[in-house]
Amino acid sequence: MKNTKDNIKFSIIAADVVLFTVRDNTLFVRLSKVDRPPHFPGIPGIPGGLISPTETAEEAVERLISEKAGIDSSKVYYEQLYTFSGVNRDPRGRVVSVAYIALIPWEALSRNEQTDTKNLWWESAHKTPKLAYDHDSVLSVAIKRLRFQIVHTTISSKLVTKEFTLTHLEKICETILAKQIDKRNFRKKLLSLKVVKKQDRQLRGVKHRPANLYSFTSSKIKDLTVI
Amino acid sequence: MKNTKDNIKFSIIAADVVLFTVRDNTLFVRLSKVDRPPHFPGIPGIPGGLISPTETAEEAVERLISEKAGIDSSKVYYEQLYTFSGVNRDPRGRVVSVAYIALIPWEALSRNEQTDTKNLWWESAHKTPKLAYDHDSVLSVAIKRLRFQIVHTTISSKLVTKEFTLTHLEKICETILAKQIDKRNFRKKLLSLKVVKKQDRQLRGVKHRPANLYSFTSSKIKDLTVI
DNA sequence: CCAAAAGTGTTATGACTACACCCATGA
DNA sequence: TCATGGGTGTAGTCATAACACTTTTGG
Repeated sequence: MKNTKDNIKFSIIAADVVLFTVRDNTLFVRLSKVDRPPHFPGIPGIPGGLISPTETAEEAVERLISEKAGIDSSKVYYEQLYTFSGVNRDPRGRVVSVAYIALIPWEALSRNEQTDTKNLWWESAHKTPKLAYDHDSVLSVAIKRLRFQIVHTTISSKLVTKEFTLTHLEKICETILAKQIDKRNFRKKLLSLKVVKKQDRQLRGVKHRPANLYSFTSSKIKDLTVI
Repeated sequence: MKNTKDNIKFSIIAADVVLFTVRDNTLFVRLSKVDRPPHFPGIPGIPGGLISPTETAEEAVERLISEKAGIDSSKVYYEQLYTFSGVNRDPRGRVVSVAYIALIPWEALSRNEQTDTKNLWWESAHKTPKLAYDHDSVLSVAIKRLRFQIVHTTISSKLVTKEFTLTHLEKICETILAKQIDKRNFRKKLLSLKVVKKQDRQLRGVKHRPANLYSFTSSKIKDLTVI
């Protein structure tokens, strides 16, 4: 890794994971401290790491979600985003990175996973500091793709737990799209498309009318315009 | 490259180019003879090759379109498709491949480029023989993506030359989608979206009413449902 | 009874679909 | 004058967007 571009023989393949969650009407992204002087002294970045020759990119992503993002990967949904191959994206040498978008419901995170530490934390995705490598553009591409997917697929299902209220789901979509959605139209659409179905339970113990719980009818992500 | 998976240290990064064109109501894909015994004796595959450490994936694609597909890359549109990282996709060792979709209008091809040779030819994309590596699935993903893009973007602009008749454009879309499109609705939509505009010239010398020529209003690909 | 969020229906507008005939040209 | 593909309009249906009030609960 000390080689310069001119004498290295191979490119190195890495995977980067843009892991999102939504809480309090804010889209959060998982950051970790990169801290590699001289280029990135104490600079944060998206969790990532090399893909070993014996694992697929997907296997690497699962491993990295756990090893580098500190999150139980079995609860995380992920999909390939884009492969970044800028020659100088890593000043130490040539590293091509296959970036993934990953999603987890805030409610599915353990107490530890929710709690920020010095080296690993949740940052508001629109208030990130300057990130290491080309991670600013990776993040920006990821947010664009997430917005597209929220409108055109049922990917929002990966940001809620098994049962949820429609208001909660709506707030998540509004947060990601940064715009208000009409409550009645939102419900009508999801119900008429039969992507969610009403459950028998309500969310009680709130100091207002209890909301009915819903669940997605399928764990598969469907392509259709949902919003 | 003789190493087995167990003792290689690095993954190798390649780019594969799924280059499409449309002629005679048929979608064609550019194939080349791989011919690497013992695994692929005389087997065809999608043109591709290694990404050098000093070039981006996009630079590699431009080079490979010329070197491996035998087509003048300056006339080709391309965009990233997906990165394939199956551990055994190349039996000789670990090769991760960044696949690209590429498009060129048949009319933009030179005589040589249109003419098939023993090692490089245009094959009907739905009648390909068994391909080398995982290229069958690369091709299948590429066709799916192309169909999506034809419906949702102005990518069809990259399959026609500067001026074209609307019937010609319609046939191209019909070919890719494998379904008939209503002529009047197709025209209305493209004109009302202002993605194409009428030119002053007609296509004369045909033994029927001459068709007006149109051109796309922008060379940028726009996201919107066009069909 | 008050505060807070849940839940629900209608109407107007615009988009999409389906559909058939006349036109301009070359042979 | 015939064959060939070019070119055009309308009406019905469906999806979308805009909009406000009543309900249920806890405190």
